[in-house]
Amino acid sequence: MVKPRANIKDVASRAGVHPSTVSRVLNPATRSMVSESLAQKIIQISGEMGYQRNPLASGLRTKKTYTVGIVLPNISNPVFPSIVRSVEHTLDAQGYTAILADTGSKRRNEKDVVDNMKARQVDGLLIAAARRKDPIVDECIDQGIPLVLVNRTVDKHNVAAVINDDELGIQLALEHLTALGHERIAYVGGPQNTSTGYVRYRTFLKTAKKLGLDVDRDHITNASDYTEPAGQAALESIMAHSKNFTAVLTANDLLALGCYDAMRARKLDCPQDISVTGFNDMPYVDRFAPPLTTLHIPLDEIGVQAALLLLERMAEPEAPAKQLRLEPRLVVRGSTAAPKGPEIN
Amino acid sequence: MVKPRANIKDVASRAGVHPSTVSRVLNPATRSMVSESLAQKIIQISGEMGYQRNPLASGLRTKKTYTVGIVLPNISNPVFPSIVRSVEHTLDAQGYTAILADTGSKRRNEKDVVDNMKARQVDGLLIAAARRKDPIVDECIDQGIPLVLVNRTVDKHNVAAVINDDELGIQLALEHLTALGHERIAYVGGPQNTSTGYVRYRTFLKTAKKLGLDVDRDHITNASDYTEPAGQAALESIMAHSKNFTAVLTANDLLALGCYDAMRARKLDCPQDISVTGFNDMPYVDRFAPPLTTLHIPLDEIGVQAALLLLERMAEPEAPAKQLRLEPRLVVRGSTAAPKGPEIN
DNA sequence: ATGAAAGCGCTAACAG
DNA sequence: CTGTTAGCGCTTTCAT
Repeated sequence: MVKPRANIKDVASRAGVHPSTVSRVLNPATRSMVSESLAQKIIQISGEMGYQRNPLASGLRTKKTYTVGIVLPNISNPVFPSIVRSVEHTLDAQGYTAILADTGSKRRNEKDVVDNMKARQVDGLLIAAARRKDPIVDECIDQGIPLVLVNRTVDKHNVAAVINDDELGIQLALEHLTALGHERIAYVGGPQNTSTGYVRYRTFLKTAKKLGLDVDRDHITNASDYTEPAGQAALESIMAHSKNFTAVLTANDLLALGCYDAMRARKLDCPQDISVTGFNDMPYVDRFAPPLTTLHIPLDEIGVQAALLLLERMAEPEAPAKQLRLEPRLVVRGSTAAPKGPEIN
Repeated sequence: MVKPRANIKDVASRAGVHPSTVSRVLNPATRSMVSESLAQKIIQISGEMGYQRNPLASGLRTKKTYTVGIVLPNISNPVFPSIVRSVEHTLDAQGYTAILADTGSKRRNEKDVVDNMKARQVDGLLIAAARRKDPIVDECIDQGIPLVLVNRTVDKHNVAAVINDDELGIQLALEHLTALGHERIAYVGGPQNTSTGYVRYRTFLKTAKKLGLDVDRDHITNASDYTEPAGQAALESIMAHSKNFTAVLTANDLLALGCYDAMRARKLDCPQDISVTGFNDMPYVDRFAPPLTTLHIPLDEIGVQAALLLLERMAEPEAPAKQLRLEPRLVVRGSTAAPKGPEIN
């Protein structure tokens, strides 16, 4: 059987003091209330006994659990592990432990998951799965639970979040393609109920117009999910209508990989026949065939900043909500090239 | 501020009963002690009030937290997300929540992390970062904490674990290479303080001998880590001595990718100059240049089985420890080919 | 079948 | 400075 751990009473009786004295010593904030010599003795003894505070009991009493919940849509999406990792490390350094939940994109599940975390009295929540209109997010804010959104945000702007500058990213990608000489560019976007899907799509339209490209509606599809199959299906549906384009700008690396698949199925070469760009620069895309031209986002930095922001909000829940917008950087690799054909002399 | 949640007392007073009655109703095991009609009424009311049990309080009382700890060496290693995902889903279905810790391969940290989890009264532990001799594992077993090892095991065999049949895997890879005609095969292995690194290395030696290959010690290096840089360094150190081999068998996909890098630096082509095999079939290696020939392991299945095994052990901590060994499957892709040179006519 | 009372381990308010 | 007391929210004897 599990042998019971030493508790604060055990330490107290061994030290010949009252439990509350031990509690005071072991709590940095109240440590100074106890005489230095006694404190030393108690620390000594508690160390010898291998005492560790029971966070359940202390949390029950103080309403502070040093636990935060991380809600992900799908941890198998390679952008998330790095984020989780840096979040976890940053929080751990401040004594916080992370509860993880992968909602698997299932809306129903997501509500349960967050409810469970609330029941477990998390001190704060980090959500990477937000929709543009998100009742779950609203509820958290109503209830005053410290909350930080990662990667995606909501339409309401009073929520703390660490996101990418999606507009800049799409502009960079599109300018890159036009600089290469592309004029007919298809777009494979993401779900419009996510901020990333929406902003990237709007920005594509806006920037294309600004650059004087003719925007053919038949060359634009927003996928229902940020997955390879969805990306493949999206490009296939575009190609079913017309192949009169020389490049595909996508809203996400996984969508771009799906485009690779769609092209392979039609024996089209990337970038010879069609150039492709992604978004996220997820791990290993530089090793793909062809290496993917995409927008690099600082995954570790996103995680660190999100964790720091959450720590801030847990410390001052009433402070105005900050939004951090990190700049993506275009990384040109082998999936983009000048268009072939009549344009080239 | 955070508005306080309804507690069992609130529900009780609203229902005009004693809190213990509510507790009995809401607890499946004691539900039958309460009259059906009263039970219905209480369930109704607790639903209306959005009551959720406070797991801290109930855990404090019952010593059961419905929390399990997952300890990973590095969640950025692409084999882990799928495992974590399936573990998390399987546990969640039984009402368990996962605490996650990424130890970053730092030994010191690992002890702290597990201590923290114990302090948090986890009901069980899932460790994917075990060493062959692992004091942390020993301690958990001493203390009777339900424990399941994933992927790697310890030398002592009385520990529950879900691992791969590493011997079979290496045999399959080596047989594949010899069947292609390779006779001089280098080996880039993993850390010898892990079961995978050790078993794969021993199996390589044994199988090579059995197949009548001449095993040149200069063609064998065990990397210090399962990382790309370590793999690259390992192959470079081999090539510094001799290039008299036509294939490299590696113990891990990341090591294989490192070998790609080492070869690229020397302008060697894979598989034209040297064939390479990996181990794990981690996500996306089929898209690499060249697509990696490797051993597929059922990541989701590993996660599910590990979670089920842990649930079993938490239910019956004294039952003998089972070990599951799942079979890897060779997946032949573009990184292996027949050797060129004099052998070919 | 239900209520009363005690206590899990801890901390905070109050004494002294 | 240190001890006493009470109570966080829940479950579980023990009564009735």
